[in-house]
Amino acid sequence: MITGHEIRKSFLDYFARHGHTIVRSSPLLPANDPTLLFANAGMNQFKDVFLGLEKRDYTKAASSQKCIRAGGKHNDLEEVGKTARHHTFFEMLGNFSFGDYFKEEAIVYAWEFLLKELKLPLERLWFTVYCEDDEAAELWKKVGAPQDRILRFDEKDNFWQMGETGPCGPCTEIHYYTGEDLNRQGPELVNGHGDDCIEIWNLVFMQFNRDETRKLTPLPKPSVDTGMGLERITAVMQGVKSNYDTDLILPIVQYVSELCGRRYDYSSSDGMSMRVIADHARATAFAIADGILPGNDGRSYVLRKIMRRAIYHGSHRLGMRDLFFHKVTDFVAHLMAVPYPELLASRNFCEKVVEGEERRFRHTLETCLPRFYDLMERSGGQMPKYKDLARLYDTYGLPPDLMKVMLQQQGYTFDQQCFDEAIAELQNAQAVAYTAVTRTREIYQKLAERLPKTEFTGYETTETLAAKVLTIVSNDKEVEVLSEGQQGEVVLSKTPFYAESGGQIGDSGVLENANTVVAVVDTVSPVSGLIVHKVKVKQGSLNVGDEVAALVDSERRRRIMLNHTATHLLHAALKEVLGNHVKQAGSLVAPDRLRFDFTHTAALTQEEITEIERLVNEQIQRNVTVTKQEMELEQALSSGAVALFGEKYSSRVRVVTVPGFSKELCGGTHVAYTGEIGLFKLISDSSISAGVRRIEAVTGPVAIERYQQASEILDGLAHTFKVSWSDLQTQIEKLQQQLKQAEAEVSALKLKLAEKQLADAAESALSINGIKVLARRVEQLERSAMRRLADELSHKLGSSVVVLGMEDDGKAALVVRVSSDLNQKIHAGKIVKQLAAIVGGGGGGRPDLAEAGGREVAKLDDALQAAYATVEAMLSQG
RNA sequence: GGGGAUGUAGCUCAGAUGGGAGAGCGCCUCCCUUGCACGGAGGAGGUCAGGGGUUCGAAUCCCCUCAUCUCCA
Repeated sequence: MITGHEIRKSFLDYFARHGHTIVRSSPLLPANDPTLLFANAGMNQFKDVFLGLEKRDYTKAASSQKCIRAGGKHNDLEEVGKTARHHTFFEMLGNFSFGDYFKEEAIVYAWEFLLKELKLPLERLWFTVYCEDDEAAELWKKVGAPQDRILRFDEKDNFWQMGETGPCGPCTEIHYYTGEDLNRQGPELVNGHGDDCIEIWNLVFMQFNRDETRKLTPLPKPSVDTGMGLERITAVMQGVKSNYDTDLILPIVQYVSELCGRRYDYSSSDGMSMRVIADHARATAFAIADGILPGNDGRSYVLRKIMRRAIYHGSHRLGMRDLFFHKVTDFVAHLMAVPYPELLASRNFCEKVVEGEERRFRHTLETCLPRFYDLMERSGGQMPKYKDLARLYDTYGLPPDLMKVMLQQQGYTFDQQCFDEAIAELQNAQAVAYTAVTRTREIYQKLAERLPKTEFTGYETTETLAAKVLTIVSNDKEVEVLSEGQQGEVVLSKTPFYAESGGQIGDSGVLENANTVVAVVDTVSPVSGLIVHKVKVKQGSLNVGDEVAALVDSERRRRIMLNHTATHLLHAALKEVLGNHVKQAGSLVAPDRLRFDFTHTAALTQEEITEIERLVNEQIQRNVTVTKQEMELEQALSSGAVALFGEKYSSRVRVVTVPGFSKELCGGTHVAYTGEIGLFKLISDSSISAGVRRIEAVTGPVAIERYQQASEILDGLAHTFKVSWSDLQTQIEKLQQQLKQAEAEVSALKLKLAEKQLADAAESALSINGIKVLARRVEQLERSAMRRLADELSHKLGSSVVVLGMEDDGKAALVVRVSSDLNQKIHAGKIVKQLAAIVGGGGGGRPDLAEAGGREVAKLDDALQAAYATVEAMLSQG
């Protein structure tokens, strides 16, 4: 039996033999395409090539692409496990022609591969074409397909488009009859319901461009994009009904079955759970290996949902009490290690992340279950309101699946629709977030077709004397001239200005000639190959065709270069100190600082920070030559150069090396010797989201300035405290300790003093109806001390009312204490309210103790005097 | 990016309506016991996440920031 791995290899070998360049799968994180959460088709990485925005040095290619479909337009998450062919993760085999061959070869290749290489029986194959595509129908017939096996379908099934506008065209599909009885197949099964006849390969002929008026115009260079799901074709080749029964997935299912100690039975609900776990473990292992971490936004959130679904099935459906999911993802890493070595490289990190996520999820469940029981209790034997259940899900993350099961156990029926409505209502209340999608501006798409690639001279120099103005853009339109004071965008024939890319920010500087001075405020590259200067004319005017000198602000650029090379050193140092799981997750290289985001699960310790700084500064002091080499992508990768996820590389890449320490693919500008950086200093470490941390650092003059400042501050402190630097910390700690102690002593003494002043309390208290009433003024106490004093007096006097008054911070403060035996008759809060009115304030409290304050200090004695009458009045009322 | 929730002692958390910062576990000292566990007595430990505001008075009410959890795009 041919294995899944062999089928993948056979596909790629076949197309390599026919002149295709084998392109490795792009990471699951789509490069430069914010409209896409995950790579979900083989053509993703070639999108710009199809659109003519990017040129490659080959015109035909083939790949096996890692894909995830979950979230967004293609959402298969809910279906996984229930059906034979839904996956969150799968591999897509595809061959591509970029204006090279078209329909005829595409069809011949497909025919040959399926019949000659894989030796599929013709009597099970069906061919569909777009109803108006006579050409394709004719070609199938020509290669040998029987006339009655070529079927025509309309736009719904056999016409493909990328979006509302843009490239599109007819497609042709090959379907396979999987039934037992050859005589029972028929055209009605193709594109019909059921699994008897399945689509195995889709060939798209990109032939037209659709404009806003929906008009189709033929493309100058028609292209081909095909896709064949590896799991499907493997199921066909291995003669099994379900993709989950192929050797690509079944071993994982069996492993899960072993872990939980239950038998795998395809049609049982346990079986379904095992399939869910197997599929999700594949998606998880691959996603994490590509640097995607579970989190709470975007693709990170989708990954978290996938992981939690799997964990839920394992813990609640299959009864696994221990953390298990990391074992399954680790199993996947080994199963797929040969074609995808990145899985093994990151397996330790992956294990940590998965285990952490499972622990967190189980913890979340533990804390939200009591809330569920609480809700059940409060609804008193009734079915809880859906609104409350929805809140439990929305706020605390209790999975609806679990809710349903628990409600059913108590004999209630859970109505999914009511629940969904309640959720929708909660969410309708939320404002719809506006998500800006950055699209390539149309003007530059057009310019890219017409203009040559801008020659970049900035690696060698910051001054290019004779550059020609190729075009000027103002407000998205091409103009001939930009006059004094106007702003616009300029494309030159060659330029030393670096366009923002890879985190390094764009250069600024001036363009000038005898009559004209133009300030360049920023430099960008809206499409690959084109460098655009954002400018403002300071003097004279700038015309298309002018020759100018392009001068980069070289001091600013120098500082950027220091920071960029330092970023590479930092990246390497992080890997060395923290481990190989460290992956760049974002970077900013500016003249005044550098910022670096990376995957790591914990805050840095002081020792780690010190060690990282030491390593980087050591490389700076070695003053080694930083080399920059152009080479083939494959060669660069196999030499161990670090590539970044989410970056798109062409086949020729630039490798920046600090010998013996760092090697990275990078298009940025770097210093010639590490010594130029001078000094490196980390200035902050913070968390960005779970699993991602952000470091900021400074170099060169900025770092020196920072040390100077620190030194000045320390000198100042050392002078003030009259100790050396090294003793500062202990000295300050000692003083803090002394201060705390002194404060405690002062307040104790104040209290003692006040007690002394009130030593005559017992004698001076008035007796009203047998109750002792004391109203006195005290000085300079804390409010809490005054309370304690009132407490003590109350105990001393027995059955009594104690009122104390004090001036505090320019305001009047009162406290009333009623001994507890009088609580029924006299309410301290009521007394204090009346007294507070006299000093122009308010107050309140409990029956036994109350406090109040007021602004009019002058009336404080009046208020104290009034206390006696107030108590008397209250007693006579009660 | 938006909605919801949480943040109080080393840990787990209580603290209706604004008015004395608490419990259990853990820690330290002592007593009891041959020793340990238990038991008894005493003690240390807090900028109530941070900042601003309202108030005579804020852990508590309002605003902002941060961190964690959660749902959504």
